Amino acid sequence: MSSDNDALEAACRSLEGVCDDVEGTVDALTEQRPAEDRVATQAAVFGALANEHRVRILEALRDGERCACELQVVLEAPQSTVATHLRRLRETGLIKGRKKGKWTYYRIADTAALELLDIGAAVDVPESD
Amino acid sequence: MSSDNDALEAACRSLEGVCDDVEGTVDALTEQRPAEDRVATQAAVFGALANEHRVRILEALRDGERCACELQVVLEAPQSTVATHLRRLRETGLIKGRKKGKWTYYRIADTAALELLDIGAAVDVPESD
DNA sequence: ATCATAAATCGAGAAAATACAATATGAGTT
DNA sequence: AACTCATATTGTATTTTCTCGATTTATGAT
Repeated sequence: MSSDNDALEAACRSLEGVCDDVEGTVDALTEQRPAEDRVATQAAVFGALANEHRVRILEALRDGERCACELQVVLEAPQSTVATHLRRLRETGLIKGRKKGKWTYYRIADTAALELLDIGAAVDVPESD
Repeated sequence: MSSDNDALEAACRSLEGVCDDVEGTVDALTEQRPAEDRVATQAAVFGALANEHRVRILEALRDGERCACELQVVLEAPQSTVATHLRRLRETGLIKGRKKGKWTYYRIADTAALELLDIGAAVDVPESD
């Protein structure tokens, strides 16, 4: 009830200088607020993609399935590290594993992953200065 | 040169059980490896999206610009917290700020951000069990 | 059953991201 | 000038993620 609300009240006060109908604006902002689970899903998916190793895994799965040991070669990383990233992608529903004997073959589970990779790659990120 | 290479060699050895032409497979994997800067861009973009606050900010900017104080109302978070997230999105090139007097109005800089949000929201993330 | 191998999981230290109070900056106002 | 207000930045405590050796599990071979 203290600083958190103080900050919100201050923000609402400054709204007065921005729009004539503060209440209306707040209502509009509140109305178009996305559903909780939508935002949670989005953050989870992007979190799964927010790592170079995991991006490389998905890119390697573009044209078909690969077994875990192949992905280990792609990443040039220790086995447990690769397995950890594979799990994260699996748990987010972006890839699927198929067990065949001693080997596990992974493939893209949702082609949305590849769309995301392409769109994300096309963003013009300003160089850090 | 020790454990890192040991792990890689082990992975390559296990490849022998997967394909007949190990060298060829490794070459193929190496060739289709995406460029460094592509992966870096992708990870940076998805990192910027990998946060519920930042997702909410972008969703709020869908139908036009909003000033920082409006976004503060949307997030129900302290001013410095909101400013920090705005900076991250700005530095990644996803939003742009326009200063007008005391206020700063933010807008989507790259509509790819909205595409990403929509595609990401449609992914079926299995519930954590 | 024993052994070898591929992959998953565990656990702990290191690194990165986040929250947010405090402070600084910069523009308008008096 | 001094003051007020909106926003940006800084500093630091906290939380989350990442890494990877060690261990376990699962499968096939001898």
